[in-house]
Amino acid sequence: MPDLDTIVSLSKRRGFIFQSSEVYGGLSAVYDYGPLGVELKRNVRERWWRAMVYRHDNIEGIDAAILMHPTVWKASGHVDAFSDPLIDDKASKMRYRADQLIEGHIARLRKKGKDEQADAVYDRLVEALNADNPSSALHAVIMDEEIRSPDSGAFDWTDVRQFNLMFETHIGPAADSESKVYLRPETAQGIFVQYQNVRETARLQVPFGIAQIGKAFRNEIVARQFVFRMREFEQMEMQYFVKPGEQMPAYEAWSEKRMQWHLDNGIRESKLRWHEHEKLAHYADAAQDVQYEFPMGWQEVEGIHSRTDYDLSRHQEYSGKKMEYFDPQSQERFVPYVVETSVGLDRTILMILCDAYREEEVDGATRSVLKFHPEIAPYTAAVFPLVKKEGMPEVAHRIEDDLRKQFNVFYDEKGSVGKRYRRQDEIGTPFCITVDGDTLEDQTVTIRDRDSMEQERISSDNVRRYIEDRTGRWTPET
RNA sequence: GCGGGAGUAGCUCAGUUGGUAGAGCAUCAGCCUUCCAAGCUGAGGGUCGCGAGUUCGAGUCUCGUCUCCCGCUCCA
Repeated sequence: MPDLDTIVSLSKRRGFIFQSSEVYGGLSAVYDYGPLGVELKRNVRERWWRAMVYRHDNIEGIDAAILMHPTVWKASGHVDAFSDPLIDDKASKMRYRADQLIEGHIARLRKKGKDEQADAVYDRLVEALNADNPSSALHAVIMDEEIRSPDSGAFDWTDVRQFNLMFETHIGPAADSESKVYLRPETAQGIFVQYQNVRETARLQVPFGIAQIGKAFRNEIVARQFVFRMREFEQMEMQYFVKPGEQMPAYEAWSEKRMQWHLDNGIRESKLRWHEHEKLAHYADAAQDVQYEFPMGWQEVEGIHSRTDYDLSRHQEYSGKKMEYFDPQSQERFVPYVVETSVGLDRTILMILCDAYREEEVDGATRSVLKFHPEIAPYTAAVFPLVKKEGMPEVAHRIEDDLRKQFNVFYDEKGSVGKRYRRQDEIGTPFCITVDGDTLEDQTVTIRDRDSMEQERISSDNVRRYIEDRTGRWTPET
């Protein structure tokens, strides 16, 4: 298991991922993909789209805008619930969520048998959360109840500040509340508000799914761990619409399919696990995460959520438009239930980088190698002339041109051939084709395997077929 | 955001009590090389994160700021 610094350093050195706006000192928790990173990302994105949209006749894709009508986020609950009321203990410099402090206080009161007082504080908490100015209302409760800091015991609080995780911007010249819009904090709502249009135009019947890949934005208080938690990130989501009551079988089936997708990408099974949510979000009746064992521990990569009819019902309520579905078979009318699969593309990239990275001892030297699935690797093949004379470069270029019809290919004639192999190992190129003296005689080349470092001599006409064949049979090392 | 640590060439780092920067690897050019890195010659590349201050003079001291790492916290 490499440490995160190794991955960060390799990513920059070889052109996978750079920090955003680096020449200006960087922008916190925002990253750019370089030449290799963009290929890796495109390949993963493509695999997801194929697995979800092309492999299922009842799933269609959309590409919704990042900016949406502001009421979308009121209906979804993000305006109210996607913000945290924060308060700091000046004595210990510790930060708390004001509402959780009060909840803790209520729990202590109940423990002491003071249920009556606890009920009263609870009522005030609910009232404060729904007040026009929740910050000052929550602060007042803490002051009145003289709630002390759990760690320092001090009663020395800052004001309560609302921290909303949604980025705001404005449409038009006036930067007032009327013109305020948000950068979407998740892609799901774009699917929900368009679900009737998609269903009608694509002539879909329940159960069916809508898939989307796109950017989302969250103004995280703490965004760290490289591309694991970014302020601008990419999600790959599919919302599956089912008849109410039929959500659990769909939830189980999609959980299984989604885990298999990660395995099909070559992720080692021992590094993946399910994590079931103990505390469900307000909209969900079941939820679990695919977790991967990153260098910094087990962390979520994908969430499978049974979201009930919460989102569609809310949009029906706020928009006044029918979100119901008429089932021609049963002649029933209902608001569908939704099962969501939502995977972070950037997290998946980080997972793939971490999982593929190996350091191996070869003849007393260390070989760094990225053992990507061949279909995910930025370059599928590299072509080398053994030496750059005797016409070998010309022959190598012809093979390169042929392979380029199908694959992303790297040509290199600089330095010793061993050095070139190692360079390709480090960026995860699965196949290296070398033109040598024999090639000029009998049109055969050597093709070298990244993982085993073994070579085979094959006819130069068979290179494409060989790569296809080997790619199809590739399995990860455990 | 708070506390602690860090920020010198693409990467990993060295820079002694303040006197205007070095190494290895990497990159590029040429030579040599007929299958698994570290051969030879040469070159490019840093105003030492950024800004200000103290000083005759600052990578080296002071302050501010940005970024990264660890902890707290949070992850719909």
